[in-house]
Amino acid sequence: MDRATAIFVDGIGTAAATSGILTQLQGRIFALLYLQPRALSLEEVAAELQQSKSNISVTIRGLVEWHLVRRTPIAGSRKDHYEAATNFWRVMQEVMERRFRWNLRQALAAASEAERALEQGGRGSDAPSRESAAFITGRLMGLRLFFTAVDTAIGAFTQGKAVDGETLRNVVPLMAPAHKRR
Amino acid sequence: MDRATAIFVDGIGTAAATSGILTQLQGRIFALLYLQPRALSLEEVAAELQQSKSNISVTIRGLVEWHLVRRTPIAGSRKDHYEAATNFWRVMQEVMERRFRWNLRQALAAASEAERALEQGGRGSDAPSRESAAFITGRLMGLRLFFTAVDTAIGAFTQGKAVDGETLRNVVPLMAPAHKRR
DNA sequence: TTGAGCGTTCAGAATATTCTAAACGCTCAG
DNA sequence: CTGAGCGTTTAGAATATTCTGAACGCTCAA
Repeated sequence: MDRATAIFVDGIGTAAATSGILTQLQGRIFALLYLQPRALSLEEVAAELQQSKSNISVTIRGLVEWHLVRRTPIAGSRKDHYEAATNFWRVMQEVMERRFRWNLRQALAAASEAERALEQGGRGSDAPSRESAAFITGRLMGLRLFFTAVDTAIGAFTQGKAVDGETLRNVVPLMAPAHKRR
Repeated sequence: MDRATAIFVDGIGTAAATSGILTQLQGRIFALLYLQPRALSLEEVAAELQQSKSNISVTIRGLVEWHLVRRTPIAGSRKDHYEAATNFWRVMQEVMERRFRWNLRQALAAASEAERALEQGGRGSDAPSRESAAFITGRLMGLRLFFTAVDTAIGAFTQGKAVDGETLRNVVPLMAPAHKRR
């Protein structure tokens, strides 16, 4: 691998490692493929990155799932070949939907479950007072309000629509209890 | 801790673990504080979550840095007390600036460094042919084009301005070599 | 029908991360 | 001063993640 590619592979690997989306190795694989004019076999990728084939096999699967890498059939070869995808917008959509929104919904689900436990579970020995319960309900409401707004915003964005920060910022005051709002 | 809180703490902890931003424990700490009407001491947090004080001490620092938790002085106590912040918009800004944009710039820097290596390092034994160099330059350009657009978009968004997906989507075709564009 | 050439699975080794408890240093009441 | 009561640092234990190489199963040319 030439020096420029090596630098790019290292740099993207480092960036990927702290991205929360890809692992360092996934970043390195993508970077390598991205600078290649042709698809590379699993074996070639493993050799270039000095990793075992099994590791590349498993790791590259994630890249295919994010639509960052495509498996392309090469005439006259039984080996799997991979090439980088270049539609970064598609990748971004995928990340927003499958990671961010999914994550938001996990949080929303947690809030809903807690709310339910609060309503029905009034009888436990550790049950919160009526006052505490009201406070907790308020907080859960607030979280739901904001997270739902973000979920909606991401949905609009991935559809290509416009989204603005101001709207989200304006949700924040609504999260406060009515008597504290001004 | 009451059952509703326990459920919320677990749920948010699980969500946080896959967020790429917070660790599971950070999620749990935040969730606990978020449902409390008063600030808790380090010791109380550690006790509720069954963790050592040192671990909470270190972990909660990250939450304070993301502006998810505030350290609040409690009159008549020498202990540090913490309470959840509720300005999620502020947190989002922080994450977008300090994580996403910073990450994008790492990638942009990698592209620039590679480009530089390509320009000056034409003499190495492993140097790419003129043809390969042109291909690589094109790819690096493409990546820079998209990532710069995303960086700009995030910048606008955190300023409260509107941002739309369509604009980013339209960057993608520009990434292709001119002769392939239609 | 066989076996060479593949990718995948899997058990365990290597490595990185998270967590604890002891040691430390600071602050402030006595 | 001095020491009790804090939070922080740190060395190493506990745990989780990443990686390897051997074993496996599939496919297809011979």
